[in-house]
Amino acid sequence: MTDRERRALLAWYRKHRRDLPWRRTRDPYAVLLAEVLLQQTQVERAIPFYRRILARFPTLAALGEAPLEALLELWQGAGYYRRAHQLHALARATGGVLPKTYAELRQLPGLGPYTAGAVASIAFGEAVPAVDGNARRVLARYYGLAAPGEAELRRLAEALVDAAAPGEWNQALIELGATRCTPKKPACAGCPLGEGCRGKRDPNRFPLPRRTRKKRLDLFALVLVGREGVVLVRREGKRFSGLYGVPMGEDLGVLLREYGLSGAAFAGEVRHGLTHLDMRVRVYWARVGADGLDASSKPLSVLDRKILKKFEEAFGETGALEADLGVASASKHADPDAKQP
DNA sequence: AAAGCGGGGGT
DNA sequence: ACCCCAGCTTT
Repeated sequence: MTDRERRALLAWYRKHRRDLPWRRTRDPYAVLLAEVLLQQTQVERAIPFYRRILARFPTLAALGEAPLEALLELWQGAGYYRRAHQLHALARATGGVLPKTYAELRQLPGLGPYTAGAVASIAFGEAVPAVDGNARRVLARYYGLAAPGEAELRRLAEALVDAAAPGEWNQALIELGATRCTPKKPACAGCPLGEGCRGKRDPNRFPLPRRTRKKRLDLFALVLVGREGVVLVRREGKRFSGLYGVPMGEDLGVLLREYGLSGAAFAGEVRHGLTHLDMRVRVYWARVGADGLDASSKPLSVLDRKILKKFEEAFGETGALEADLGVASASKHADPDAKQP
């Protein structure tokens, strides 16, 4: 890439950059929060989470002093909940003060090559690259690389970083990928990198799509209706870790025995697609003697919200009592007429 | 190098 | 249905 092209891209960025909330601050904590939220999450989706979390926890120290569950409460629906665990651990490990170099940032939980580079360059002005999916695509196209490796991209990006404005440069590369050099139908006309781009004639070849295979997972969920709400368990392990949800498993018999039940009523089926998984959950419900919990007071995954909504629909159709089961806020209450098409 | 991890949007 | 998203961690 020529100096002239680099200057053109930087100038283009300064003129056309989107006005995003985290671009109005130089607070390293705010930059970090934004970058973590943006991991595999689209800008438009990250914005409301960014605002709410920053409003509730204005400083990293404040975040570290709060219980993890308070952060998870705000992280509900954002996905990749490990990010919340790691950010919370980071807040505690650093004592609320972020280190200022890429090498140190890279050691913190949840900060990989991209995020550490983004924070180091944007918040601290260190001349290190930050190659995300956008920058990867821009570089792959410009240099005509069908399947670039991480190391190769990093070498290229290191050589390009603008020493005087590393944060703006990294964001310029990203912004171009996000708004013009898009995966499909890139707007090559008027691209600041027009001349030397080798992918211009056939952008779809650079880079080649990454293959993903999806597995199907069949599960059973048990909505146990107690006196004051439904039985919720805290999910441990890898999936939805730290969030609450209804008992769920691959074997309905095992699930029923766990709660001493001989049977349960079928409420319906819920589908939940993840990147690597197609979940199909058959929802059953039963009354139990336990108290249960108010589902609106706990962080739940979107899957569990869907399950509770499905239960409500089935429960409503039985014409049973309208006692407050504590799941009311688990889904939007449709207006009564909505049921009759 | 590959798999696993959420959820939603675009085509 | 498939691909992608301002990726990271573990195997």
